[in-house]
Amino acid sequence: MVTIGRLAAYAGVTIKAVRHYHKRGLLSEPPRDSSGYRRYGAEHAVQLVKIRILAEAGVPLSRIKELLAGDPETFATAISEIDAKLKKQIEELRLARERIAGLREGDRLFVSEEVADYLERLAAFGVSARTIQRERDGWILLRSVSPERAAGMIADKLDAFGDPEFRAIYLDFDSAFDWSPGDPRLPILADRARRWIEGRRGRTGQKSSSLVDAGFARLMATSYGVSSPAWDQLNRIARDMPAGPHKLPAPPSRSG
Amino acid sequence: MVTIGRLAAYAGVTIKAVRHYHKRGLLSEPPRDSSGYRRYGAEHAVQLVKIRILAEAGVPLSRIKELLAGDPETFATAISEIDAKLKKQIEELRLARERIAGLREGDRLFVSEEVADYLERLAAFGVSARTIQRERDGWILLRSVSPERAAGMIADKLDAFGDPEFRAIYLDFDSAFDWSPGDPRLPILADRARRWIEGRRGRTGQKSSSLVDAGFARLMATSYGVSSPAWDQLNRIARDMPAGPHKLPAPPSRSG
DNA sequence: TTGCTCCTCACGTCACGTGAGGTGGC
DNA sequence: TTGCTCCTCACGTCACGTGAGGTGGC
Repeated sequence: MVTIGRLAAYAGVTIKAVRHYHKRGLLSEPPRDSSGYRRYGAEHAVQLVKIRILAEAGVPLSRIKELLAGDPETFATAISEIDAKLKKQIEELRLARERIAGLREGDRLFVSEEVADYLERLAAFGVSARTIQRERDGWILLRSVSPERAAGMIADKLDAFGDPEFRAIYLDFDSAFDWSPGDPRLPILADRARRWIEGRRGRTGQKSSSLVDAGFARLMATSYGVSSPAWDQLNRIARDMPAGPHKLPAPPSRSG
Repeated sequence: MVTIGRLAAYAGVTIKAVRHYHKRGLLSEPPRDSSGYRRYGAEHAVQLVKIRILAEAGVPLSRIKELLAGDPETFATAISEIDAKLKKQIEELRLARERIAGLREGDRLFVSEEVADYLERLAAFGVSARTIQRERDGWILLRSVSPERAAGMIADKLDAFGDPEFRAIYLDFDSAFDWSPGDPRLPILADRARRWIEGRRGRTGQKSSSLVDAGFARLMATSYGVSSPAWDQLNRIARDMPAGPHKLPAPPSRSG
């Protein structure tokens, strides 16, 4: 006939936990001695160890109560289910470990594999850190709006990057961010981009690709709300060109 | 500039969780649109993914807040600690799986290895299920009172069981539970037990062993509060024997 | 007498979940 | 107009933990 402290120590739980199990009706109340202290027997110790094992396996106390009251067959079935859940949990924790390891590395976590590879290629080509950051943010936003469109667009983009002319234009757009809006190179760049887009349309037979629809610099500028006077000017030149692939959508508000 | 629903879906959390992170100061409040809706940018998506990864690794939100605000060095150190904790947790879940598997088997969970083996030997010797149950309960209680004494006593008991005479006496005690208190075999059994105990004392040179101190049937009877008229009579006979190893402690109350 | 164990409320904590009651865009 | 998404309180949940204020045995 042991006290609550000894019982708790034996089972490896706290005294508060034992009292909590009484309150919840999981563990039967033992008789009291003359001072009102609870006095436990071996049957309580057995029950408490069972409760602890199930509780540590993450079984809700309400479920434990049911299980202890139910028949052995139901109990055995439940044990299998609990085991399966534990297995799953272990798997999830393993994944959690991998992901927090990824937090060290950083950026690869927030974009798809393809986008991460793409951003690395941009860096290798000498694209500015500022533009790479903007690309990354754009892809993150785009994926949050539509993962499917993002997947399609990145495939398109990677394909275009196979073309040295596209790479050259891209690098010029990158530099153009800092140009003055009156820079004579702007109309030349705009025309070069237009010709490339038309040529690509002919080659791929596509009615419209994501690159043609909007132009990536534009997507970046409008979706993330960052632009420069020179880029704005580039957009204006594009808008004023003869009809064709240059029918850009109305610019979203720059408020965000 | 995406809504709370899109952001939550992208990061794989609930809308309620996002709002909770705002309230707790983990995630900065984005600007509102004209309807008062929150409008998020890529930086929020990045933050939210970080928060989710840390939260799923079991890091308290208050700690996550600290980490996101702190310097990268502290962050890297914390990541290592978190990883160590996860590793530990996985190990604990693996143990939990083993233990709930043990719940199927049953009794071995609640007593030590030695006691479990001992109880199996009792069954093999033909000891009644009733007495085995009582032994088990006694060992559980004893271990909850004093694990060291329980370990010493089981070693002593296993040693005694190596002696065929002890086994014979034990089996007689077992049967005696149902005898009438006036049964003529009782004094004979008491005397046989006395002689065995004295002989053992001579052989082992021990001043007093746990078996001599109390006698196991007595421990069972008094600690678990179960006895029979014949066992009570056996105790009375032992008490009336000449001084020596038979000085038994005063019987605890039978109230429990 | 001091220290330790026990007792019973009652409220706190942690990370959200669950409505209630309402508004705004398609 | 209906359905969907968003908004802000306020309270609930789960498994205890944390005192507060007190008693009882060595």
